[in-house]
Amino acid sequence: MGDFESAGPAGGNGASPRPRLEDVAARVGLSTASVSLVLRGVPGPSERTRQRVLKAAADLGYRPDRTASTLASRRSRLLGVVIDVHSPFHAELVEHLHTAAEEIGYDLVLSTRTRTRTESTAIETLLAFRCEALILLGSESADAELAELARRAPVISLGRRIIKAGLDVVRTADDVGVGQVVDHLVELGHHSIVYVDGGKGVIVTDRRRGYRSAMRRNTLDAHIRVLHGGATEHAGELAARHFLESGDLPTAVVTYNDQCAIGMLTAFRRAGVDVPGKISVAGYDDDTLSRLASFDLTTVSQNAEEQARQAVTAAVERLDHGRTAPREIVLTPVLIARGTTSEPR
Amino acid sequence: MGDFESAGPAGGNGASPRPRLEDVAARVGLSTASVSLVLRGVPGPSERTRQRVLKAAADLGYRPDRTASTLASRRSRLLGVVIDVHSPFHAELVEHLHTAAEEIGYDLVLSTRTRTRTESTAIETLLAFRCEALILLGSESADAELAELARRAPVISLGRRIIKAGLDVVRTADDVGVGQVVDHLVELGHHSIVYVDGGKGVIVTDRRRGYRSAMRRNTLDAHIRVLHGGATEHAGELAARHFLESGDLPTAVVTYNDQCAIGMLTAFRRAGVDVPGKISVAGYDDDTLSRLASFDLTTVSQNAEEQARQAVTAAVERLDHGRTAPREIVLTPVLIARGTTSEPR
DNA sequence: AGCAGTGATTAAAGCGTTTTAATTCATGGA
DNA sequence: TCCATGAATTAAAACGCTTTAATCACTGCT
Repeated sequence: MGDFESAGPAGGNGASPRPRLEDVAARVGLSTASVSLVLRGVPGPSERTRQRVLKAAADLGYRPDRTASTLASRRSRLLGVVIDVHSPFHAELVEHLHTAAEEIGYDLVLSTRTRTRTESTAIETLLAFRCEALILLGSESADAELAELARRAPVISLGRRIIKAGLDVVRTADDVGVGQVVDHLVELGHHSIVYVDGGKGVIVTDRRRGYRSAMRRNTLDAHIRVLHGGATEHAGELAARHFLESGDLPTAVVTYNDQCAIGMLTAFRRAGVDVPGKISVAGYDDDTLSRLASFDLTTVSQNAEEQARQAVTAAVERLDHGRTAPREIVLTPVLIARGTTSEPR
Repeated sequence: MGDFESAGPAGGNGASPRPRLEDVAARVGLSTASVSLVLRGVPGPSERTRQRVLKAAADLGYRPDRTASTLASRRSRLLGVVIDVHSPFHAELVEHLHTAAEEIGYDLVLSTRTRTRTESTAIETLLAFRCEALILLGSESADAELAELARRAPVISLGRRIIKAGLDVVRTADDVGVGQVVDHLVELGHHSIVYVDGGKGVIVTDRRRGYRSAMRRNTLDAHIRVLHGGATEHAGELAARHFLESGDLPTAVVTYNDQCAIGMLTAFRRAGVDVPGKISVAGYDDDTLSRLASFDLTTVSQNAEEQARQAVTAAVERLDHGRTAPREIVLTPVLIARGTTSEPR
């Protein structure tokens, strides 16, 4: 009493309580069991019953309460997704995850990691909601943590390679993707192709390795050159400035990702260096950004839709078909040649 | 039998079932009631009991099941948020909503509207989860629909003005914001300032009106000129092309939003028109995009953090303090002068 | 007439919490 | 000694569904 917290959820205005299964049942003079059967489309009830129930439910504006049904059925039909809310690529993935999940009767709960909210906080939230499987986009957790998590629930790591952790992985072959970019540049006639690195991490390593082996494959071993970079526009700017100040411009630069590439692009243009006339620049990810007319960046697409679909499929295989052996699905990325690459000067 | 759907959620590997309240209770030889009390921090249990329960819960790795507790308490402590997954501005808002909600013990459920998923689908999902209040970011629903919804649950419209619908509104004064941009340009010495419109909608109207009245306020009535535009880069490009082809360039352009401004910027630059040397361009929203060095766009910030905080506060007032009268919170946006505006040529 | 078989329906027992009302057990004052 | 007082604890009833096992009403067969 005298307690601020006592009002309780007020509903809108004079909201009548939302109808329950029992209300629908009473309206047609049946048991809640029958109504439940009809509403879930389970075979059994007669056609006549079915029609009457459906009508009554519609009349009452009945909406099943997922909370109760989750509790009763021990199935939430919920997939938990952890995203980085700032990533445009994740946004795209979420959209596709949504449609894929919906098609097979699952729903998504999104949980974001931010500066103030770690990945494991996000995960705990999802588990508290009884998500049946977790899809982690570009997870940053330690291998051991993930392995531990995979013991509690099916986990699908999307975009991030990880082995021996008992979880599923859906990703594109990053090394192959970077290789395609290198090949593309070589075909155009480039030899002096520098790679601007992305910092540290699994994905970063894969892409760098892709550059190295592609250069060797093209017998350009002597030209291999990796520059320290990063995953942001700022890192790209710094890298560009480095080139400009050293006066030692290669004919082409391949960057860790689009954001870095865009940073370089901006710096080059501002310095009056023509791209792609004087130097070709390529990124990675096919961000929405890179598609902008103002950048028109050559890049590599990760095929978000297919990855999303595979992730959902992997989850469903475990949940509904009893698969327990981990699976790794590696898709081939595709080169998107746009306007920032051309023949060397 | 012989049924594909029969496996049930498999858990990870040899997952032991997650501990329940009862398991904790059994471990300390108390009732579930006491344990529940302790775990929720409700006063009553003795200090000794409290300690023992806490320890047992920790030992067992107990995590309360939100589903069950929601059902039992009739309180989900969940705020539903509808976003457009593609909007960078919404992403920013979500981050702030998260922290604001967390501070007062609420959680967020995100639901996105996409091409294939309407706003009302998103809303139904949220209600099925028993969200206690809904926060709609840049809602696109009809007034009547929103009014109807507000009868079912507290609704906060963020960014979108709407009156007489019995719901709360948190927004910035769009007309004032655009007015600030116009004033800024006038101060720089511009007279010929054109506005590129955003299509149709409440926000669109407000901004256009802001332009008109600011022009009048600066006794530039004769220069008022509104061009048909849109909310996308493409629309901006078209508008720019229109100016270029007609040869009738104003000295400054104010656009509906950043995306449109960036489209124009790109088109101008490509055509060799110097910005801001030859023409000044300003946007609206302070998108992440606009902050990019390559654009460095003069724009208007909507103060995402403050808006998020206000929205959560509004929800809590209704849920926990029993407020029922609708409230409108209008914040003043702030001009961010960057590099795309300067003195007229 | 009696019975197995079939299809439609339902009673009742959960699911894992919260919450209310009741119970237990000291304590201290009369 | 007795009883009111209060603190600590708990039994049991929700919450709104699903699910299992049982019941019921027919049908057609012997």
